[in-house]
Amino acid sequence: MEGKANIQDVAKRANVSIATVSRVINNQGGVRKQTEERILKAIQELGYIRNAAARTMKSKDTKTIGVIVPDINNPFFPSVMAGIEQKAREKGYFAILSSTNESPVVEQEILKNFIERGVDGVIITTANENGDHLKQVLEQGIPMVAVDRSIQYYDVDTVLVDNVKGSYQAVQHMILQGHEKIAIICGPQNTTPGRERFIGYKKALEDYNLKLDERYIFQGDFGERSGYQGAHQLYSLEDRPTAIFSSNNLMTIGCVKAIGDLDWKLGEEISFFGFDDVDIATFINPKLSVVSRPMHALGELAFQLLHERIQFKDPVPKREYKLSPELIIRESCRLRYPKSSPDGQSLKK
Amino acid sequence: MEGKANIQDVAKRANVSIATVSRVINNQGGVRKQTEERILKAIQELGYIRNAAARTMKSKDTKTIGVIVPDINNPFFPSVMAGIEQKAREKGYFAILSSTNESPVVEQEILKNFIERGVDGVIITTANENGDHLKQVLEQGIPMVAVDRSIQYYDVDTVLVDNVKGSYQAVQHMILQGHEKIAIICGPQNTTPGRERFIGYKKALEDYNLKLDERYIFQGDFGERSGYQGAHQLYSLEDRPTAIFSSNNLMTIGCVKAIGDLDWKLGEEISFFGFDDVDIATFINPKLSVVSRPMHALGELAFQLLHERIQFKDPVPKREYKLSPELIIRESCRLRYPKSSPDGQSLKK
DNA sequence: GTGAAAGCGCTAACAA
DNA sequence: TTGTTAGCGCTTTCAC
Repeated sequence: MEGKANIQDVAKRANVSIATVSRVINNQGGVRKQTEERILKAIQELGYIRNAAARTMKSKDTKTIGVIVPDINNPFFPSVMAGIEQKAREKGYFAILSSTNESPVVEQEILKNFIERGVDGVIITTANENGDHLKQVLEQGIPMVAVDRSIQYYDVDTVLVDNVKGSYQAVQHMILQGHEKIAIICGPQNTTPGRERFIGYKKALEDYNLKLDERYIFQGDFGERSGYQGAHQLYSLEDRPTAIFSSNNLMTIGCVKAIGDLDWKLGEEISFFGFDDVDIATFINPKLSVVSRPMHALGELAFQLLHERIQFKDPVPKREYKLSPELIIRESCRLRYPKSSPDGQSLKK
Repeated sequence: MEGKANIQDVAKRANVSIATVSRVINNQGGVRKQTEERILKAIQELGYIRNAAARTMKSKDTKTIGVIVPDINNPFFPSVMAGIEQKAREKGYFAILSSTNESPVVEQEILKNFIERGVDGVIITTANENGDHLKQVLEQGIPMVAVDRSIQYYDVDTVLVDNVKGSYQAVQHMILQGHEKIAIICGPQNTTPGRERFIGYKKALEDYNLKLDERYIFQGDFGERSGYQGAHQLYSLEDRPTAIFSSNNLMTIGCVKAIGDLDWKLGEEISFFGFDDVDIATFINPKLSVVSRPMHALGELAFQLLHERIQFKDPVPKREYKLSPELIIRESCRLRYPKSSPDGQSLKK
């Protein structure tokens, strides 16, 4: 009853050998009904729970996958995690989550711990895209899939959101509303999302013959604070932008906060578009227009790819998926009058 | 290089016995510098990572704790988790997280999995407070601490927020502002927070000689949807309340959404106080007054208690901590004129 | 149907 | 300082 019973104890109590107990535990059949019941009863009475460590030592798999995210406080990740977990549970897998706080060092530790524990696979949004520290995982032959941020030096299945498209469309929308002075609050340029969202921005400007203006580019770090600072800096410009595109949820929050504090009239003096939907989006007036990512689907797909790798160890070539984000047009981005080129000259595509 | 090397391989390559390798791996000293270096090199070259399963089979501890939360999408939990992780890392522990989706069945599965993996302890916010399913953990002698929701039938260290005090003070604040028709959107009464926040509400009314009015009590389920419905129901009353107290963050969001949709003038026609701070609190106009919980501290304390249990297996009696919440007065709760009892009669304490 | 026995990779006691 | 060896609890042949 107390302490831990092992397979031996169960065997003894049921008057069988441990082999038979093992068969029952693993539903392998080939055990007389009567015997099975006796064993089940013994297990019940002893409160026996099998020791995963011992089990793992023989049959390789653990039916457990490790998930690593950079910042558990960013609501994006719990949503992705929910998608992963759901699919995992369906397939009889178990997901354990750990957060790195954007620290490559911590990430490496977690990774090592996961390997030690013998996870069957790992899903990761890395804090260090060059991927050196991931070598250990691949070398152990453990399948891995990258989510939201790709990995440079290794071929790993990847599930991304089409960041370029998302930001392109957002910026395009602002341009079509007549905006020409469109600022961007960038994410870190050493991350895929940061880079790509900036690319979409540039591409849109280019396609519509708007020139890139250094003053309108603010380098943020995906944190709320930097969004706040960004808006302030933009406001301090002599020639202020008429629209701002923010590259992620947290910066959007900071940015909107600043706009409020500055008494900069949102939707009138300053239009706004954010990447990622946020709770506050529909609470402020005007409501925020945003690019929304299919987070749950992202997680589901990630697990599915991982699961395939786990099942069929054959080295299929690397796969990369790009899920399309969705534009949610609300109210924060308004028509700009007067257009500076009413003849549409600068707007030809 | 490829596949997994084991301690044997390392020993062979370094021309020593596995015992010596083990000594090096575990920093036990007593190995000649030269030998150690040879071994380290071999480990390096082979990309050896020790097998936790095998290790666990001998020396009991895994330096891993399991954390179980009911809803990873509720921002409260990631914050608590951050506190746990920080302290855990300091002490050389590793935290793995799993979410139950408020399902006792899933919770039981996770628990079992954690036990199988030999976690050194578990921190849990249970989906089923009667605690039957926790028996297995306690029987295995695995330390456990409950966070935010206590456990009925077993003596487990518990870290709570003083919910009664928090809601009492919030409601008291509204009363002192002159409100008498104060509604509450309750959480589930089979959870500690749900029950206690309701108790604080009742206590405040009682202390100030305000009678409990059934019409002003709405039973929610801590979900956004129910907050929304609650506000609607309250609004539909002939004799509407002049103030609402919402029992948690998600219901606050739903509630505020409804108030907006109903064009019920927040801070004027209807005052508001919520339990738990939310992102949107400072974005809406007027800003939301809330009861704020020390989430990070909650997590830190939980780990600390658990750690003590892990280290000193002696059965110290159950400990229960109640951390005080903090009232954040912003703008959503306004003075009510005219008070119905200007002589202060009904306001004597 | 059931049991005996050989490891899985590691730690730790005991020898040398 | 280093090596030998006995398990830890389990799965899995191979006999019976």
